[in-house]
Amino acid sequence: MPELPDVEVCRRYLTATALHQRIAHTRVAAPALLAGTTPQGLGRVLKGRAFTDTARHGKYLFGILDRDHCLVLHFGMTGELQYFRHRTALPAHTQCLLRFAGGFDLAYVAPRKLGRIALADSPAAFVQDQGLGPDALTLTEAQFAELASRRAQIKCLLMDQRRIAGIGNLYSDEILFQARVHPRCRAADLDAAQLRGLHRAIGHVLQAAIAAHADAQHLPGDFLLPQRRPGGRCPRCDSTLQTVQAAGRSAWFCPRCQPR
DNA sequence: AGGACGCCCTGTTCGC
DNA sequence: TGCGAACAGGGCGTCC
Repeated sequence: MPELPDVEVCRRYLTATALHQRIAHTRVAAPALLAGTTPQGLGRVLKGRAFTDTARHGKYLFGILDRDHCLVLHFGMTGELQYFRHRTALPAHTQCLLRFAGGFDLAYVAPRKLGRIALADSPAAFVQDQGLGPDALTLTEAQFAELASRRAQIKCLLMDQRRIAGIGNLYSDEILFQARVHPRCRAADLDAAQLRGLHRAIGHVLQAAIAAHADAQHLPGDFLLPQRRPGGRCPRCDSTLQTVQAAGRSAWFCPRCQPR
């Protein structure tokens, strides 16, 4: 579930808590989550250093150590960071723990172990290496129009991290709802007004979600997400929401506001 | 190229 | 009541 807004909230949390603190120890409970490194390798790079800055690209969070080293965190669909001190028991499903010299702990918590922990030279190097598309919040209208010349279903395109980084299943539904576009429309079939609307919806939806601290309860009243469940109603026309499969995921939409 | 599918993983929910 | 199946979904790999 962590998509761009959730990861941005997480980045701000990391900035507010762990910046400039020397890392004294690292512990990895789930080595399978490490990509391209080992518990020992992670320790070698992190120990004695401190996060000097943070960054985010799409759904990836970076803890920057210095010019040539950064920690890369991905949260899969259930993951978060928890910062605390002197807790008798670690949070359940703590997969990786950083202990700072000051005595505070930072826990990477991921119940479903679908996340990923890696090391990279820099955020830019990682993005390049992974072939990630531009971050959804910096995507220009021209870039989006270029992408949308494809035949792919629009929902699949929005979620394709190699094209646009940061949008997942939930927020793609919201973006399509706000732009009044059916999830299975072919991107290439959309007209200029629809493309413009979609591009604006990407920015509007993601910014609103960040402002709401990625909490569905605090989203604007005309958002679909709080209603995204069986029996949910369209916040605009009160129609019962429907689902359809796209990219192997369930897309929720309003059959009246988002005609095919 | 695009899409369908399976896999990873586990907490929750549903059906028998 | 209790158990197992199905489901949720981000990302990756495979196949058509």
